[in-house]
Amino acid sequence: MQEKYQPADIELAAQARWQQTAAARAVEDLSRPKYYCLSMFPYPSGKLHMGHVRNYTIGDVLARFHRLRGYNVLQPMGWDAFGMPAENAAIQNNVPPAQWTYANIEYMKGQLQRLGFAIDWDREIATCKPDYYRWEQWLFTRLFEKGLIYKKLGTVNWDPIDQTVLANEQVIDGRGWRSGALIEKREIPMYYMKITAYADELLASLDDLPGWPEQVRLMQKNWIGKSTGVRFAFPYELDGKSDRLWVFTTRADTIMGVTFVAVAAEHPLATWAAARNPEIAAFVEECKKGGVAEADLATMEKKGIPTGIHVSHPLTGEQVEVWVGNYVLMGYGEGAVMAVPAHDERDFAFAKKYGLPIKQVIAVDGQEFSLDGWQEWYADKQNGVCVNSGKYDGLGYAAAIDAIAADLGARALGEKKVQFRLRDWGISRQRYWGCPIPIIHCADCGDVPVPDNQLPVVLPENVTIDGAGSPLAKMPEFFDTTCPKCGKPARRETDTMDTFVESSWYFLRYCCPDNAEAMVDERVQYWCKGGIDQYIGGIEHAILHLLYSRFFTKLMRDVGLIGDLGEPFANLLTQGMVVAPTFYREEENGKKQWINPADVNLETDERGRAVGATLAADGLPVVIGGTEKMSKSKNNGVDPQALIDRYGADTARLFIMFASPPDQSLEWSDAGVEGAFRFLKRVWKIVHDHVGAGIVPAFGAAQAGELTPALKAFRRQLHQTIGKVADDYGRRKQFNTAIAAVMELLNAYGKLDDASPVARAVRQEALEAVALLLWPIVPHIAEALYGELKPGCQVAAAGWPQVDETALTQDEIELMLQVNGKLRGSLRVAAGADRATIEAAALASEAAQKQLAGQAPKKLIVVPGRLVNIVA
RNA sequence: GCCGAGAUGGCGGAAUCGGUAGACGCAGCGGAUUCAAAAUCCGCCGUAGAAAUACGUGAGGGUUCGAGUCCCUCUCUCGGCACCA
Repeated sequence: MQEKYQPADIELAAQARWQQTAAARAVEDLSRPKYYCLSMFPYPSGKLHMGHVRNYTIGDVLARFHRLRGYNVLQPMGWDAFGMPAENAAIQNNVPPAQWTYANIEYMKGQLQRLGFAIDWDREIATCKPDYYRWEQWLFTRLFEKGLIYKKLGTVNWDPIDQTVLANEQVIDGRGWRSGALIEKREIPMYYMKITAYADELLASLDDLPGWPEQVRLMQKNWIGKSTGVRFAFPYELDGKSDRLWVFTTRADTIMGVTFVAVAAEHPLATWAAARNPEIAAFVEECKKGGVAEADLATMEKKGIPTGIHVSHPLTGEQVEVWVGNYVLMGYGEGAVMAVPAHDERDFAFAKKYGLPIKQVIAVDGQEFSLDGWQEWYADKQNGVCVNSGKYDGLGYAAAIDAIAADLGARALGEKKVQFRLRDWGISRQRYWGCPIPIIHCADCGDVPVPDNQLPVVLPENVTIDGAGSPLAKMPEFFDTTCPKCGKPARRETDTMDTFVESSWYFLRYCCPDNAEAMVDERVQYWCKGGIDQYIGGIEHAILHLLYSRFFTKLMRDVGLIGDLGEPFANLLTQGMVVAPTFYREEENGKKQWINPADVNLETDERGRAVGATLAADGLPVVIGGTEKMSKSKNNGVDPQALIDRYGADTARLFIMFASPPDQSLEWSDAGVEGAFRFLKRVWKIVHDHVGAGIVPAFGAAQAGELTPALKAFRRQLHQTIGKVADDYGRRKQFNTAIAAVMELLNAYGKLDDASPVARAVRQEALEAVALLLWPIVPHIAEALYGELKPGCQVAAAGWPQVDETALTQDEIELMLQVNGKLRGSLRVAAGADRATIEAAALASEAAQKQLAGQAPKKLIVVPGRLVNIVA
């Protein structure tokens, strides 16, 4: 055995061995339980970042652990290969997006292999390849025919200088990121997926996902936002014609307090008013400025203008003025809202700003409303009752709504309605690098889906991109076609699909990536039965990606593709971000120049506190910024490649798993990496020393009589550790504590001072177990060590070590002794001692005598196996 | 603005069901080894205090024999907000 731990040699040898033996190949096998371990596939951005390393290490640990536990494990990998960055890179470097993407995939695949992940590369998928996206197009045509995909107007960010649609990310402070132009909202026709048709099921089946974090289920529930309210109308007359202005509210109990109505700038009433009043027209124009992101709309200053149009209150007939409000969204609900300033915080602020009437119609404990400032109780549903509301006075929230809805119904002006916050999913993108939408526009036949025998609609890969609109719309060879129905000349759709579409079903395709005849086949039934066993990815995907994937699974189920599989992911682990300290220098113009942590020396005081930092290159001070998510903009990223090159994959994997639990953010620390490397060197040395003295058969039951108390205690710790690590890997998914437990075990091993044959056998037993316990996290070194301890034996064949129950028994246990809840000592009692014995021992103890000072205790609390508390 | 999380020594974190706060690691300090250094090994390491002890888990209140853990109020930080992926 090599004396020194040399990670590079061990790791490359292990990886070559795994490749030769196809160690990670997954084959359907009904004789064993399956374990489908899925990590979110990466966008091929160039090279792996620490977040990827973390994500895939977690997946690999779970995959390998289940492998040892006897499961038939599938761990696939692929590439979420369509998307905007490829187009940006194309503009910047003049490389076609396809070429850039494929080069990145090749490089990043090499990095994943160098990290030693047990991935079945035979199932690799890249979503930008026609053999993948053709099935997406095929499904699109089916859904289009079923009416689950339809066309309507949608609002986008329009850059008037570059003459192009921008993503929300490309709009910074209301301006285009490249042109600097003020962004406008523009309505264009787009295809939508009818996710709202599945809103109820998406909500209800959240309850069938006990393996998901509660916070994710809650976020999805709130996102879907099911509410029961009342949809009702304000009748009005305009240009001599009668019409109705519809609104929706969850607070119909406050309807008697309506003092105005607000409509969106795109609402027909706003358009009518704008055509007759230049001031209103100017305001409507102003509302079109700025982007469409909801966070911006929700935080901007609320503004409005009166239209002069009045509508009738549906119950009182009172005239109520219609305002145009910049905070009312045309795409949500009816594009109009009733305003009750007394009982809605936003309406309250708006009414005060414009001097509109405020009428109290709800009171809690008879309290009078005041105009000084908003009080929480003004909107209290639980305790409020109607006042100043005529026949509704005295009614509570639910009763008032029932009565009001009934009266509205009697006049045919409204009814109760279930409403969702969830909106249909707009999937059209005016971009090149995406899956072409398989529709042909015919002047006579309308929108015609591309027939199966003409699929896939292949995206041309050799294009030049100039940043002004999609190149597809400038390529007649792409869009000139004939109508599949009537044969006349027609135009092919040039929009592509949202890349969330590709990532909504890739996990099903992994089961059968080689099927050229169908989107999916029966192998999905094997691997996905009961749901994918574990899904791992960033918490930032808690809503959109995970909701769309759930939706797609239900869609595909209803198209008859995947049996009765309704939920794709049985268990979900959302990992935290990888963060690192930031450093910067302020330039003369006030701009911050960010400096990479690798180029900075930290100065600490005698206690280790950071007191300052200098740039290594010039020795001059730099400012210590906050700890933030690793990013290009803050230049605080640590390149995993440098880490692997220096310490090897095992150290990188170990540090990342040890530094924090997977669902919390992970703070990068170079010193911590050094510590992880030191631990592996120590393990290597311990095994080296043991093997050097001669390997022996592991401890067996026949030797039980020879155990000293120290060896007995050590074996107890060993078998406790085996149990704990299994629990941490399998149930808790808390890998940092599993590693800590193994560290503790090896600390105890180091304190064993015994060279007897039985001690050697116990050491052998412990080290064999340690190699297996560590294998999921650091597979390369673990296999090398196991091979030294048991020549000719394979970790994968060994399986997870057995807990020896007899090693766990104890004759005597220690209880803590509290007086008035404060720790005052401890008691040693026989393991099976009864309550009376424990109480007597507690009262007899020195600590108890001292604290009680002769007084009788008021109460004695005994928690079996844990403590005695004497209440004096 | 709305929805969801989080806050524990100098640092990352542990405490799994309300029961010994600070496991494990990093940094630091002291020692051994060394011509010396690196590496390695051993010891110390929340704050105050000589000690007994007191205080201590973002802030303020509460429940309990007992609270990092449960409840209420607040502060700050982070994730998401439908075209970043």
